[in-house]
Amino acid sequence: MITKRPRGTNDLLPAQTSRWQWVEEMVRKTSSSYGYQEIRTPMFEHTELFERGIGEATDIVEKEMYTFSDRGDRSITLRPEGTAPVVRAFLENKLYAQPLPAKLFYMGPMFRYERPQAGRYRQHTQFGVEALGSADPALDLEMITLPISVYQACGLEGFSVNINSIGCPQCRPAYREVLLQALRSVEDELCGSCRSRMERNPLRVLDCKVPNCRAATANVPAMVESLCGDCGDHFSVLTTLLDRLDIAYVNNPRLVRGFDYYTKTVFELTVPSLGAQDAVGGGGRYDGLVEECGGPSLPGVGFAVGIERLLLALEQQGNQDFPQSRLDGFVVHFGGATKSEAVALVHELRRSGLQIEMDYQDRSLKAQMKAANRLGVRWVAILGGDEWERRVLNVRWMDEGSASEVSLDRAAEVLLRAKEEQD
RNA sequence: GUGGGUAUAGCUCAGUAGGUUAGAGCGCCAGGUUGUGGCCCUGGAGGCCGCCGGUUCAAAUCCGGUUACUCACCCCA
Repeated sequence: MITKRPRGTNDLLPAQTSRWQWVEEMVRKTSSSYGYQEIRTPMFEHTELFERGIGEATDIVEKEMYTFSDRGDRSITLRPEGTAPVVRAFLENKLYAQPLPAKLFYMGPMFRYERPQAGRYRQHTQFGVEALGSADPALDLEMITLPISVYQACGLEGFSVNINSIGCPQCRPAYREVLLQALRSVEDELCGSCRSRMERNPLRVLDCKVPNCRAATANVPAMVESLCGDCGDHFSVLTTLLDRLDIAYVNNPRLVRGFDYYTKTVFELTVPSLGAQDAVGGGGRYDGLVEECGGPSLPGVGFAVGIERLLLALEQQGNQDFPQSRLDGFVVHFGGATKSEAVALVHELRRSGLQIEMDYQDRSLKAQMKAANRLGVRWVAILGGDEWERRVLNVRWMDEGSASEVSLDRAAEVLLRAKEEQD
């Protein structure tokens, strides 16, 4: 059906776009105050970038990508996430030759072929930040404090911060063995999917939500206890910094993220009241990704925030902080001769900087007044034959219910001043 | 991909012992006031009862299938 949007997509109607624009403004302001600059990459990339970058064995690559062949027989994929494309652009444009770290942010649609549910869509919008070329834990810290600053700028309440470290290629294999051994001893208490996960990616068993699995794995050793010296130091510097800034967080040894490229720090920001899909932001460090993508051996760290989920949480909390735009005035005419005069007046008022609306259907005075009332204008200027002859406007101030006459020649000036006085 | 719920007017929803022209509130349009909004009153427009098939003299209502929406699983923003 041509009047039906594809599953998992959304139309943003005028009633919602002012809130969106306001959130986008908070995102841009906050990002630049942290020294990040916007980068815009294509909405599609060569499929290989995501296969290599995110990892062949991840859910995204295995079953969630919008992949198709273009007319030149190239395999193309609508981007399912933002980090790999940013890394690609960083390498292609040789940004590593400029002062490091490169501090970049992006905002735009991402695509994943999933069954939609509350807070999950096939096209959704992510705001993300990447810092490339430095291993400093102070940047890991920024990846947590920056989204928090965005939330606070938007007035979001009730979110919590979970952090963990999943080590690096030096220490993770050893932990994997330790974990696997511990899991084997409780294997028959685990659910079916956990048993199959054990061999492929035992870390995933840790974030299974099945109560029995959680109970069975309650006492398995945590990754943080097996970190190598470098990873351990990195993590403790980060937690020290978080404490120093009085950022409340939860050490969550079960936090494991679904992308292969993460190393060391991983974190998630959640709003529990959102329901099943409660992560409004998440990210981590990816010290091997740049090299994996064919670039120099440079570390990186980043995060992404789901704008739809943020908006969902704000609406749920009844947040009305965004500016509601209000039309200044409505020009009423009586059709016939006054119509063209009204059109000219509307044009002049708009050019003077006022937001003006009028009737386009030659409706009755009453209907026009009603329409103006619904639009919520400050005033209605009536231009009938009577007024036109006397070169005046009959201005009705809608909030007060009062009326006054304004000379037609000075209308723009007077109405503009009235607006400035009210603001 | 799997499971549950739902599908009647623009919106929110009534409407099953199957039975004339399928209803309400809100919204929209018009009139009540041939030049003054909100409140009130009156009238009007607007429905393939998701779609296909079956049962029946008769289906919005019962049965089967299908599609869409929705919530959840998996996983993620």
